Amino acid sequence: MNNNFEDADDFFSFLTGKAYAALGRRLQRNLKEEGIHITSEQWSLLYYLWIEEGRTQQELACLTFRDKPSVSRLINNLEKLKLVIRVNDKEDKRTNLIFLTKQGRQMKEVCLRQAKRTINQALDGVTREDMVKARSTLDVLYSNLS
Amino acid sequence: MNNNFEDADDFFSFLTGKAYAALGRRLQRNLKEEGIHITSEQWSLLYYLWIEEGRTQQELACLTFRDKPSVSRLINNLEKLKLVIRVNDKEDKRTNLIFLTKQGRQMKEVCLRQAKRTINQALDGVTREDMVKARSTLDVLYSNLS
DNA sequence: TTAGAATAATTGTATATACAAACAAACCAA
DNA sequence: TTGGTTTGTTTGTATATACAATTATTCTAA
Repeated sequence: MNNNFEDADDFFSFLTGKAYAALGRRLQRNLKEEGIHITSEQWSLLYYLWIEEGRTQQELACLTFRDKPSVSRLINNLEKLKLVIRVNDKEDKRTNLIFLTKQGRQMKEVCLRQAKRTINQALDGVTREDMVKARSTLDVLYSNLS
Repeated sequence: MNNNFEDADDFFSFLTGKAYAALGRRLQRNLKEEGIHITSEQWSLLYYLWIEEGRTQQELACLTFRDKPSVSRLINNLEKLKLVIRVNDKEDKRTNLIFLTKQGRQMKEVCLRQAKRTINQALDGVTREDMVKARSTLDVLYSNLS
């Protein structure tokens, strides 16, 4: 059931990633203002750990739609920053379970507040209804492609 | 005039960049199927050159919302691929004007067709009206942040 | 006319990412 | 039980990116 509409050209801006780049940079800037020096990519991985710790790298890759090497290296850097630790699973030694450190856990509140602020800045002037529509369209887009 | 809505949490998925990553990967895959081996980032820069050649790196940076070093290096790689050339501006020697090579120009049609296909795949099942709304919401988002 | 400011691009450095290949542990079927 | 397969992670390599600093050219104001 493809729309197959002819003027897809109008939507090429979706492909340029400008909106996403702008969001990521603003998030990083907002975090920096609060003295938090992490990238927006690190934020997005931490986000899922703030919801629930002890996930495998595999799960995190799936949740963030990154490949496994990318997640592995993101976690290397988050470990360097002392925000997470790898704990080798006793049950299955192939697996690492990723936990937040105390410091990583403490950042949660400020980081989520700044994320909320970023969204508010980005969607200033957009009606609640349009936000919900945009979100659901992006959800469909994502599920069509993944 | 900020909405300042409280449940911005619902929109954190905007921040993870998953939708954009999915789009970029699918575009790259669709191009590969046609024997075209460029990245989605290279596509987005070429896109503006297909519309009009002879732009400066500055202009391209602005159009693609990248910083100048990023564009400089993207163009390095596009030059290696023999898809574009830098022409030093006679009027202002600080400036490079970027032109497509014959090969770069020839790719236009196939690349735009695959971009259209990618959009169609991504937005399969989305009504025309919702697409237009999503696009305009993303436009507002971008203009709020840039 | 010339020194300082502004502008266009590049280089240095660090992070993020994909794809492919390698590795180690666990599973499973003959 | 053991050899082949699957699964979770890491390593190799190349591209993309941001931010800061640098270089080269042009502009501008005294």
